[in-house]
Amino acid sequence: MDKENLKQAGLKATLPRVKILELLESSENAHMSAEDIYKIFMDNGHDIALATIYRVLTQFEDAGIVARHRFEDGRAVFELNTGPHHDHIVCLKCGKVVEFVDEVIEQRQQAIAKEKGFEMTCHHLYIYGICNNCR
Amino acid sequence: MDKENLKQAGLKATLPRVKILELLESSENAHMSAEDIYKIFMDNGHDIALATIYRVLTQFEDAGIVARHRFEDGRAVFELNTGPHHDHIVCLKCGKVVEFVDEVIEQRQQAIAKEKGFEMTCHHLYIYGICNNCR
DNA sequence: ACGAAATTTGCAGCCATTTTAAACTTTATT
DNA sequence: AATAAAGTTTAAAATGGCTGCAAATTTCGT
Repeated sequence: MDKENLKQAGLKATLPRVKILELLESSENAHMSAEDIYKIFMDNGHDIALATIYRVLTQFEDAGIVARHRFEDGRAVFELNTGPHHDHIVCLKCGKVVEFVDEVIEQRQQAIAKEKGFEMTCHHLYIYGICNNCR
Repeated sequence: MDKENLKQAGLKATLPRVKILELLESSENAHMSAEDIYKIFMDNGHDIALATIYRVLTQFEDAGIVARHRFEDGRAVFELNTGPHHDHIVCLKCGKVVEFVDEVIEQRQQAIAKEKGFEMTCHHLYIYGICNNCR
């Protein structure tokens, strides 16, 4: 149950937090911006302030519940952190996003970071292209 | 000479454009935001409007002279387009940027795109971590 | 050097996001 | 169930990065 998940993350189970979590969970492969979420709530008659959505999403990110991505135009997009890390391949025409993980790449990244004297915290890999629908 | 490079790109050799190009060429760690460039000019007594810097950088990007990167904080950073493609490893403490290319990763990306039905246009890989100076 | 065409400027405006201080919920405690 | 303390939400204003605009200026072919 969502309320429990929130408490476990050290967050009070408030209405906005529960609603946002529910929405993210109900939309499977959802990469949504704060604005997207706001609009959906508006359309459904839920009155939740945009500022709240931003703050809650940041809290969720800190708690590891969601991941924040930044696409080329600078907009931030959020996604539920289900399962382990993965990367993204994005269609430049229609915006379709497909996720993937590649162990070879993962390992090479670790090796490169070490080689350059860095302790790797995280990484983002975006492949951009044209999907077979748009071609 | 810079003026020639600009003309070749279909851009008039105006003072702001020449100055910005010179700065990018002369600076060691050439990953600069528009704001960075603006401040450097201010300190050196060159009066170039911030709006101009943004516009010129975008023109340079369109002309293939510079590459635009977007780091985690949402800031856009520009770099002279010398040589072939490469990826970036960024220190989360001091902002230091190291470039690298890894053939294994390059090839895996191509393979993954194909596998998912995409025709790959480009990609961005950013590794984030803490560099050995900051540790 | 001249004038058309392109460019820069200063400023207002825009968008996504964050901050603020006051009003309101949640939760632990009675 | 009522209470109070702590944590949250809210609306509105502020911020930061960036873009659009009209007027002033600069570039460049002649």
